Amino acid sequence: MRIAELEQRTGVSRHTLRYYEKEGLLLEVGRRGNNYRDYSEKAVQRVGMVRQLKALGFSLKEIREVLDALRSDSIDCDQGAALMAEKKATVDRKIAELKAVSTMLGEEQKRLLASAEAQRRRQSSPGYSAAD
Amino acid sequence: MRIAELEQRTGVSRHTLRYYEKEGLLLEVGRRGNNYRDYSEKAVQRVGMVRQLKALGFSLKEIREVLDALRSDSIDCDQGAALMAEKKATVDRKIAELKAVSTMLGEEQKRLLASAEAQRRRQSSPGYSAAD
DNA sequence: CTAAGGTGTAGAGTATGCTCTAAGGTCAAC
DNA sequence: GTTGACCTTAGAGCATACTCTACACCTTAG
Repeated sequence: MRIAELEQRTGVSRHTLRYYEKEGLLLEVGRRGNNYRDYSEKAVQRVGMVRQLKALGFSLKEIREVLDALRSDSIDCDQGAALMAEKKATVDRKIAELKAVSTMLGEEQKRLLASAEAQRRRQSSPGYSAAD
Repeated sequence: MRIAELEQRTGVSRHTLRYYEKEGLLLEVGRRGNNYRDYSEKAVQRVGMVRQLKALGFSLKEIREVLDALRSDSIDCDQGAALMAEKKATVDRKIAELKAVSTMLGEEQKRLLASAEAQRRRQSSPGYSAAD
């Protein structure tokens, strides 16, 4: 497929797609006779993966490292496995931290809801500070 | 405490601390008579929270929104609670996505380890391709 | 053949988040 | 009172990750 289709299917602008390619995030981008880029179906997955990892707080450089290791099939398997383990540890750490944040946000939400409720009770039953 | 101590205790440079304050991430920064900033103990926590959320992929703007709602105690409780719920949903989504990434990385690691093992077996038992 | 629209490269511009420098005020010690 | 370590603001500079523009080539419809 050409760049317009990949843009449309991934929601990532052609400028950004070319940028990702230049930065080594999209390898194996073919070219037609007219020098137009020719993307495979796999490119759609790959772009999606880049965007997802990015949203999770990884830099493009880190994403490239992971994707490179994922591709390096039969070369440097030990090294690739070590990188995977390292990235997995990073991800697992993030998960733990996010869980803590999630819990905190949930508790804060409950507290704020209770406060809002208390405010409404004060307003609807004017027994105190009636002159206010 | 003065800025040097906060810098030392948080590991965040004084430049960045002033930047965070300018961006509204650090409120209630006191001043002494000589115009020096005077930070409370809470500032240490707050800076830590900013850094943690940042590492988890939140922009400073998003972090400010959360921290603002956390402070807004008795005003806009409903609104604050809604924001908390919204951010919690974002966080929970990130957790789910990270879990998927973690699983994928774990599987990839296993696969690479197996490949490395297979390579070693091929090398140590020279039965095939002995002339190579 | 030509006009419209898609594609290419190169490079400028922008937003975010720092990071650093310059020029100057404050303070404690000597 | 001056040295040196600390602090101040204003603003320049930088890395990352886009985002857009200029200009030229390719392709297809009329």
